Amino acid sequence: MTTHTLTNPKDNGKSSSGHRVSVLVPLPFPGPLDYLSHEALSPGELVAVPLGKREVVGCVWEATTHLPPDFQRPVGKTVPLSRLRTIGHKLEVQPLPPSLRHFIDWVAAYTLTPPGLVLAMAMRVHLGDTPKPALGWVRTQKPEEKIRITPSRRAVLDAASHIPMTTSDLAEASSTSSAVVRGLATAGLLEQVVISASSPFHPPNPDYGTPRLSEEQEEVSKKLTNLVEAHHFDVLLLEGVTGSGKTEVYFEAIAACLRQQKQVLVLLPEIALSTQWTDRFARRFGVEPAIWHSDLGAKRRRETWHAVAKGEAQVVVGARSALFLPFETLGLIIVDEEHESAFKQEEGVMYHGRDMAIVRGRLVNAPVILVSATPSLETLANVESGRYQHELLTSRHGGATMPSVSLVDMKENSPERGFFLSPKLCTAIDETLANGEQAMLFLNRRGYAPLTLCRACGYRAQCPNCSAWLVEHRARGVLTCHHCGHIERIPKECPQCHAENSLVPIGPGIERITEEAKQRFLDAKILVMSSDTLASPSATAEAIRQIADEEVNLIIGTQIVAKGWHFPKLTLVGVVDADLGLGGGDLRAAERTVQLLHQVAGRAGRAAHAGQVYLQSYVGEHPVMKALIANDFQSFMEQEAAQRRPSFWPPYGRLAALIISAATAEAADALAKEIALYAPEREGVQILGPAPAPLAVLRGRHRRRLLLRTMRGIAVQPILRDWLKDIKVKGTTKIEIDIDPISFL
DNA sequence: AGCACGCCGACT
DNA sequence: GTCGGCGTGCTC
Repeated sequence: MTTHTLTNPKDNGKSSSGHRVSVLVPLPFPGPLDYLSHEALSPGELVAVPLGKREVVGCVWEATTHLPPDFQRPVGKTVPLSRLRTIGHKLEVQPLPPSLRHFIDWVAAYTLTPPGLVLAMAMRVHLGDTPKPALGWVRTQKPEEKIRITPSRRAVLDAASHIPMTTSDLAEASSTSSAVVRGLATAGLLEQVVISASSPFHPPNPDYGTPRLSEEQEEVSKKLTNLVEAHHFDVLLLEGVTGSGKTEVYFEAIAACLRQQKQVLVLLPEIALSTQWTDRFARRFGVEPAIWHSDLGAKRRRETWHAVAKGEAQVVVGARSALFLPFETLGLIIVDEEHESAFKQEEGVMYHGRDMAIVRGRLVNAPVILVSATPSLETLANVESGRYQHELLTSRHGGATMPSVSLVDMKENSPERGFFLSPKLCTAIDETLANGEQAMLFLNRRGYAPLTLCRACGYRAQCPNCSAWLVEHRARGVLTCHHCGHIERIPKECPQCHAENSLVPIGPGIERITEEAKQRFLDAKILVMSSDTLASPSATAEAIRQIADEEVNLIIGTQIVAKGWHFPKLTLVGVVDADLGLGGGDLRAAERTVQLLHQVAGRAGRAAHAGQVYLQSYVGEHPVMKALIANDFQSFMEQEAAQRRPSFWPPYGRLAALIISAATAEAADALAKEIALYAPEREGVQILGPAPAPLAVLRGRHRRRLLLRTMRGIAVQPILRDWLKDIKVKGTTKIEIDIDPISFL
């Protein structure tokens, strides 16, 4: 029970009797606030409440008894009845469903974030009352003879019919003004009716496009269908090599879910780039799915939110934030490219979209399908322990074979001084282009050069706000910081020794590779794909079209090209610097590099022609290169597991990061030391640090880092809560907690 | 997150 | 003498 009837004789006239109601507001309070209400309110209802001088919208909340004991946060002191304020009005919108409220509590407790901030993600819509239904005019039965029919009136009556039209539409259709329409209404020839709110979300038809599945795909899709029809929580990993048609297979699970009249949520790591995905969806189901991501327009956002709440939007494809939509009857969650680190939110509420998708599935009792060609070690460990089911697609669709991957040893095959493409790779590109096929160069680094150095005095262009080099973007004539956005013109002389023409670019970025390619492949039609050149979805769609129509034959791209694109004429992929992701001491550096390069390699040879991949590397003996060349992902992951298991690195232990940031290095050090002083000492719990964070200065703030590592059975949340409860942070100094950190910045 | 209160520098 | 800088603290 959330509300208790009570009487309250001394209440300053605010209220004489009513219910105590808990309301969670989208602000960083430790828990819900109590209010008085004259009417009984049910959990989930959205209400406007007074807060200080203003009014905010919150959600009626219940006690969070459903959380595991480890997660329960200490309850604050109860405000005496006499000091409670009265709830404003109730909003005429769909209440937040119980499963969403439980999910919000769960995420808040797990990530150690105030629940109000998690609620804020679920309410990131302009939640006025439901929009008023539009009114339209229809012709009545009343005969025309009764009134004078002017030419304008004639035109309006001809335009009107039994289909309601709004005043402005009708006026426009008859080239008159709204006054004429109103005049006819007064005369009784038109009457106003509610225009049936036509939802922009048409129901997908599970039987629209008949899938042509191979025997293997058919078999696996049966398994997924069974999973959906079992109507209970379960997790299944759908693993399949790039080009094996995983999407088509899980579309059948979506179809099965639609036949059960339940909603489906599909999470993609980079929703903005998914026109190819929605096109495929439309070919299979006859309509576009509802789309959800952070830069959706306000109107569309609101429509979508309400359509999801009312169950009109049956399939939603979105970024991780779509997890917080108010699904009424969620029957299936799919996480495509589950290994992608883009699922991890790194600021605000720091949660992992894939992991929280599984929690969401458990709380609505719906199955979750994780999809990847290169599953994360976390997921593989869960498969191994039997917690997740596992289905495998082994062959490429349409008889295409996996590309052959070979190493270009850069020590033996070094490019000319100041260049980055080896003779071997250049020859391969020449041949490919001569054969009328497409080639791709991949380098995961934007800009012209990652470092600008003065040859005379050794000065290095550094960001004033971050401990990072400034990256030259020659096309724009600037040096910029990729961490904080700091930007300055490329100086004409060295800022330190004032020597002229002494600044030299060190290392390649994609712009520099493009310059080299233009010089080296004179007849190539080059297309550059990076977040700098593909700022909008339409620009991306245009680039994809140019590739499909073979208007270009040499694609040069960053990470963006690794997404699940289908380029049928692409037969050669050159990885300019395969070693790039391996530095930095990141726990998952090797795993991530294998996943990324495997994904990039998968772009080659998807149709009839076999693909070739060249990896330019200085460390050919590295397990990452060996795994890619042998196409032996499994033994690589086994090695990774063997490295992490003994010292309880994830997924064989739990990790939490404490990031201390302050205005000065001294303040950051002082707080870090203090925290370290109170560090818990317990069997199975280990503290690493404090150490300067890899980006010791970020956006002008000095950062220190501690890691908490525990054995798998020990939850980090109660330890952290206990550890930090007496530590006071003052001023602008901050402690941020990242549970299950992915990035080690 | 807002919004107020509060205590020190450059203006009428 | 006041306007206003943003540090600190509170909101059921």
